[in-house]
Amino acid sequence: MGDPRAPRGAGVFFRNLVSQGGEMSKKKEQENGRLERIRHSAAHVMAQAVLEKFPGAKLAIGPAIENGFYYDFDLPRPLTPEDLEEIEARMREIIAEGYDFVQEEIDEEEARRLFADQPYKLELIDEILSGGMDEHGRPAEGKPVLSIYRHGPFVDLCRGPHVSNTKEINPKAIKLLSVAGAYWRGDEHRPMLQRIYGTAWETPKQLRQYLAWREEVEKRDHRRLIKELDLISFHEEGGPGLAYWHPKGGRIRQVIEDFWREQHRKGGYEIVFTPHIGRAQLWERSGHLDFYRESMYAPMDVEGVEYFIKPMNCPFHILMYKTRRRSYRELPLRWAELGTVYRYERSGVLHGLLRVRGFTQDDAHIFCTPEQIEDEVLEVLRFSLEMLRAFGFEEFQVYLATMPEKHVGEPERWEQAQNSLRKAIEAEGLPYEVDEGGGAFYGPKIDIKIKDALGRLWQCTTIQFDFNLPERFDMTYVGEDGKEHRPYMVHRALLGSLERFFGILVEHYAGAFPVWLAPVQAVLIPIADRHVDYAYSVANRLREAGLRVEVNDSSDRMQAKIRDAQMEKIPYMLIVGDREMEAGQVNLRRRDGEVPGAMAVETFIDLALEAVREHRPL
RNA sequence: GCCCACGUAGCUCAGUCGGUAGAGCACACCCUUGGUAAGGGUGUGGUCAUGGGUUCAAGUCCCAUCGUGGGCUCCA
Repeated sequence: MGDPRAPRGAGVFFRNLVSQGGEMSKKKEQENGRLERIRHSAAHVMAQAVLEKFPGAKLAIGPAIENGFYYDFDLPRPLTPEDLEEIEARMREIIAEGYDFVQEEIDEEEARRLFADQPYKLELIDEILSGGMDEHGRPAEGKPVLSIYRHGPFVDLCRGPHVSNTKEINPKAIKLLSVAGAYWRGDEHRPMLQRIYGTAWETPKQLRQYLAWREEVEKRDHRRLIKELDLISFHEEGGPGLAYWHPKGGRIRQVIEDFWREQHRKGGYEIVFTPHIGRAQLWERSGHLDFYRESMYAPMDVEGVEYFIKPMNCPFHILMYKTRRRSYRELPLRWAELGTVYRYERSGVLHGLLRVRGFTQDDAHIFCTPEQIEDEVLEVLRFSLEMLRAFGFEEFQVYLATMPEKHVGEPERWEQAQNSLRKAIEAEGLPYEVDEGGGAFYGPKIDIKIKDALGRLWQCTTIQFDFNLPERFDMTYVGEDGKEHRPYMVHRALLGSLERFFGILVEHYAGAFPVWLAPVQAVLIPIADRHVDYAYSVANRLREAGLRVEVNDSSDRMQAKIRDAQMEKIPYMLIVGDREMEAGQVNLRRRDGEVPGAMAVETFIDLALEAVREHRPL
């Protein structure tokens, strides 16, 4: 099945300033166009500054992007942070010099003369003239036009648009952020260029907000939090991209898995378990050795027979399907598995929990008849949303990907599958985009992205039809007519992978998990040693009520214990001293600083269990 | 995999010009027994990622490897 994990960087969107999560107003849209012009213009100004500093610099491309801009350069030496400061300072001067941006359309000869010492520009000119690509490598429309923009001494091959004068760029609302390597044309066989990223806004306040947002992103970085909160570790000695779940991370995972299993039971799924390795011939038949081998680990030899570690669970589920003749009467079959798979990822792409080499998919396969498709798809979509909402995600963006040119399976089946997907999305009233021809070759799919607390989008859920595997494995069921038919097969993962979803959860909650997920839900804080026994007796009652509890019986002062609990982001702190012991109470302080105060132990238990039941933060 | 940067105590980091390793937190022990975000003292803890090289001398300079980070790329 498809990779349920989002492409790198898909989560990084800064929406709070521009759209506030709502629909974009006309005014905002105009502002957006203006921002884009500012950013694109800032890229040109930066290129001028770089060219002045490195007269031999070769320019590649420099577009506006979300939140800013970049420009790629071929330079004689690597850039340093000091270079960036210098370039940024020079940019401010250029802006102050107040150059007009002037567009010109020029002919080929002039273009070639103008950019004679700019090989990348010449290559772009070739491409534009051949009608293939525009300057961003996208297919161009209409007849090729060579357009340049000048401002002051600087000229660039560019379609625009730009602001009319450099002074429209607010010098206090720009900042250069980083240098990174980037291949020319994104092609690893072509030269590696240096890319400077910058950000640009209309006002200094917007810039400050954006930088503050980036700081917040950094503060919530799951790679830091999983370490600080003692949840998960990675080990050089154990190999990169392989997560180790510590006891506290394990508790959360267990809650997630238990909840997941219970939901699936209620949703009419069966839970299955399959092996971690399978014979080469299985992967040959499934097609993985032909199409997915570069993501699979090298085979191991078992008594002269090749075995592979599974990168996916589907072939195993199909083998189970085929253990006997299936009747239409037993369909749909909904088989779910928390299946741990291993995929080779190039070392450079590994990223905390968001991109790993071994992970557990919350996978399921649905086998059904054509008549059942619509209901099944609708049900899967509902089920997905219910699951995601349970974890505190409220906003979704849905993508429907349809039949690509190269595909397997009859168009009628594709048609039916796509219609069922579309109907389901519409029935749920979700905003969605259609990616025409963007489906996998084996079937159309829906991807759902969730929006986190910082407005970033993450892809977790994927629901994919598969017209390929049922054919390859010759899967059938006996219909009402006594004849054999090909079942529909749907792959789906809701959370995607537990590792990745966990990473997203950590960032979404900034490590302060809602009570039902918190590894420690309450900590007893005895004020003095004479309260420790009482604290333990209360802790036992809480444990019996099903709560995850600890007692901080160290000789620290109460204040220090509270601080420790705050740092651990424990939802409830229960202080017990003379007064509480006397009255058989606990004195509640919540993680958010609220102090509801003294209450009977039973009262606290009720309160906590209610928060657990309702998945409340506190 | 590629470009660049980084790797010093469990964690966060300092370490000057190459001259024989330091802080805070954590941990252990002792004192302290307190009322809503850090009480005090003492102590343990380092093959400076690994392996080579240069040098009288390497945490420091050079090379390689491993890992991490920012990106690129790929993503059935």
